Amino acid sequence: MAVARTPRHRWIDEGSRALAAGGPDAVQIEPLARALGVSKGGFYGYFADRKALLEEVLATWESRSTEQVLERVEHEGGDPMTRARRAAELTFSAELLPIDLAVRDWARRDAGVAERLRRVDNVRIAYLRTLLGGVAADDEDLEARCLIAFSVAIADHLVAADHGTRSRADVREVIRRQLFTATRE
Amino acid sequence: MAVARTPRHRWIDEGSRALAAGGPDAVQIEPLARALGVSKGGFYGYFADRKALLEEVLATWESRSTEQVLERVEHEGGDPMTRARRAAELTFSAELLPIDLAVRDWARRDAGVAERLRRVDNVRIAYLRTLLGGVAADDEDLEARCLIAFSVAIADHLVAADHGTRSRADVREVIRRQLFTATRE
DNA sequence: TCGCATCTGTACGGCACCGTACACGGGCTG
DNA sequence: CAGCCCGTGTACGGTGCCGTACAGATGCGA
Repeated sequence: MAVARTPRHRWIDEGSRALAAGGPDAVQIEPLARALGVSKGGFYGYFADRKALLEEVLATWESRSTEQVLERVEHEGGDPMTRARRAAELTFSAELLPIDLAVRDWARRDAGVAERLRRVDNVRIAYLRTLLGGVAADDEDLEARCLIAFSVAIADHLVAADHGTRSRADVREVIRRQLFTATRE
Repeated sequence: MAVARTPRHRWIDEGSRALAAGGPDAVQIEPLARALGVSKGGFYGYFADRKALLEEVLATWESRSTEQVLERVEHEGGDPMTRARRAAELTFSAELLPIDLAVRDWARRDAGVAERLRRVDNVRIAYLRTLLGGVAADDEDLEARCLIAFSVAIADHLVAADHGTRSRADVREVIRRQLFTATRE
């Protein structure tokens, strides 16, 4: 048996990088092969075609950004605010965030991807609910806080506005405190 | 002088549609020409190349989603909450929203686009500040409300989660009321 | 009506990618 | 050590787009 210099997962990793950098259209076999220092010869042994690779890239992202994050956060423990911050850090890490954003854009034009994203976001929001359940006034308020928290986390990397003398991180910190403060009005 | 069956602006309109639907990579001359029922012959009379068209598509979007929106909202008048809702409706209309989202994704990998988006977002946030200035407790609170409002508006179309029995619109309405309620804690 | 500017269709060379076919070669197994 | 197996390199046909060149059509002004 010949040694696999370029096993399956290397194609998936490189594919993830390409997806993050340029969207699904940028996940192309020949450029990937060049990036791996290999010809595309071996690719079609692992994957039926380009679509099959994208499918696996998505599946890998889904697993990494739900199960693996929750597992780690719960293992580390801490109070709700700490755990929320940690979950956000892991979910939107330098590595995973660009994939997340690329998937979100992709989901706008592919129903299958949209469905997968819905699954992922529901897992995340469900976890957020358990963290924010203690401070919300009622069910309605809880839902509002969850949506705000999630929206700000996502949009943070998509909105380009300035905030006068304040940094974006400052404003985010103000919001975080408000979200974790018990009664609100 | 021969009559222009396919003047400049038709290429820009169709280009905008393509950008909205598939990102900048999907703005391709030959498919655009087919969509217009024309060959690409005339295109290069108006534009130097593909890049030039994209540039004009962007410029058109910038104008439509800032000046033209503000002009109209201010002309219609109403209290701050009404005007905020109207501005959001116009800015994120069925026609402009997908372009906006496509531009946001594009901005992640193109510095020039990012710069333009920053200009646009700053105009929008500046207007939001004037609308929310009356209800915010202080400067810090105002900035937080603006970022929340803007983030929720953007992320609304990117986040795929459900909210139990409530609809997304219900949750958004709760948030809107909170944002426009004077003191907060 | 004629000439002309201008828009449009057609054709071309170049390029990059997809997916397939097949030969090569290095380890593993017997 | 011989044979086999599987990952890899190479080459090929097909497709679709870019940008250029040029010829033809079309409607206006002289």
